[in-house]
Amino acid sequence: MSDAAPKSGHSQRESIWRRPERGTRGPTPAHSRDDIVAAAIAIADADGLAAVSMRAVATRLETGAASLYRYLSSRDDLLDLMADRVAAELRPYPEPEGDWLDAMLRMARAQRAVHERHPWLSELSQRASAIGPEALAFFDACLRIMAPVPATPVAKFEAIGVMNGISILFARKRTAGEGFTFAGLDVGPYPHLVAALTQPPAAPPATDLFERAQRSLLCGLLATDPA
Amino acid sequence: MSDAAPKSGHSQRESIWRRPERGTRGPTPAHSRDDIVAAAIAIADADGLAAVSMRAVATRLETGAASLYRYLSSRDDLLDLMADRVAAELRPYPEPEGDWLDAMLRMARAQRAVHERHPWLSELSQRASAIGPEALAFFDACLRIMAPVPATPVAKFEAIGVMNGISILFARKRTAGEGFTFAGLDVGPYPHLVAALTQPPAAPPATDLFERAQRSLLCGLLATDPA
DNA sequence: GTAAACTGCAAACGCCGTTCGCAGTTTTTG
DNA sequence: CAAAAACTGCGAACGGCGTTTGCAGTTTAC
Repeated sequence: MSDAAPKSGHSQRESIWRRPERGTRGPTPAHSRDDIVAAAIAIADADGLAAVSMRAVATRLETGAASLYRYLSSRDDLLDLMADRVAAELRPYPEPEGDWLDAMLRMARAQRAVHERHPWLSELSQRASAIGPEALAFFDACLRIMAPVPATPVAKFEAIGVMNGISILFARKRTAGEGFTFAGLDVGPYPHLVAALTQPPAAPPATDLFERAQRSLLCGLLATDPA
Repeated sequence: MSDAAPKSGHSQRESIWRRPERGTRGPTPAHSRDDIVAAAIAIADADGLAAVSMRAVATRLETGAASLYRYLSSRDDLLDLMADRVAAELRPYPEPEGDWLDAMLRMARAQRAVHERHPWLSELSQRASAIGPEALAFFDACLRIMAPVPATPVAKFEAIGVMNGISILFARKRTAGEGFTFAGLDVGPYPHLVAALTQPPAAPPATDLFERAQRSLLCGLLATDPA
């Protein structure tokens, strides 16, 4: 019962980023949060997010699963840390020189690249979880770029959210290969579908489809229209 | 060992929609796929997708978990069936009368409504899984609407995918309440962030933000530009 | 020197998806 | 009609999961 309750009795669980990595007493730990998060990311990159079990991470670090709970308080914490760590790959942020739209497009490209490098990241994006320091820096960088845009902060946050969504959308299209199979289903009653499917696949579409989508959305969402 | 192996030794698992619901012999089953899927959807609507365990679904149907495997071959099958079943709520499809863009916007609105009714649906959208008959009908309806648009089938499929993504994005914003908390993080070094956060929340943005986003994206993606 | 705070970790708990085996039911076959 | 085949319902069990507990050993604080 030595290390049971924290002093301040906040009912809501203390955010992982607030808690110190370790105290001042006791033997020096064999691992660190960073080690653990790096191991978890390596597993996720290789075998997907489902393969990131506490036991698997512990095994990769040659320790026991229970030991991880000396560094993290839950698997959700680990996922939060993973998301925040790969968010650091967005750095260095584009400088807001010249057109803000160009800078935001560079940011969007970087986002898509991160999502293509770590396909599991999009699965994390849809859990409502605590926001980390890297996400904080990312938001600030976006707001800095959009500083010259005459729109409300709310609109800018929404624009960031939509940009993120579009980046995920396009990243998934590339990683997942978009391979739906209409396997074994009767497409007979759907004439438009069979017409589209029998058409030759044609050349890949314009390369800047991603840029065009981002551009039109960002401009559209941030346009100041008379209410 | 009576009901072990199917006759045709396909290595890839037979799609759930191909398999007949039941054979001709034996007692009449106490349930049906539809019962099970309805129960699962009710649980997901109430308590989220994570609460949809085989045991929970079985309990709701007052039976044992193992009994469900007489109707489904896995939980993934159940999830596929759930997704396809709520996709039926998109009906009746908008008629392609008048402007194709208006019809697609009606479709997008219907999608967003479905995602708001069933917030768990977006979690299913990102698993690469077998496509069902309702999804088939949905694709056909979209292609029918976009028939007058001079674009390649590939571009149209991508437009459908992006429309779907945007619908999810906006639906999530409404259901999740967008409540990130920057709780307990030091926002000191991020001046643009604090400036944006200290600003009064202001009025909710233009109501047709969703429509504008969809419109600009659909038009942008389907624009025939000289390659 | 002793107490407090810490680390590592095996064992266990309660969930989960899934499989097995068996008793009972209905249909087909001969 | 009887026997075989195909089916249903489902308790029990298997292995894996996240997490908790308890304890032996280690380091620091006083």
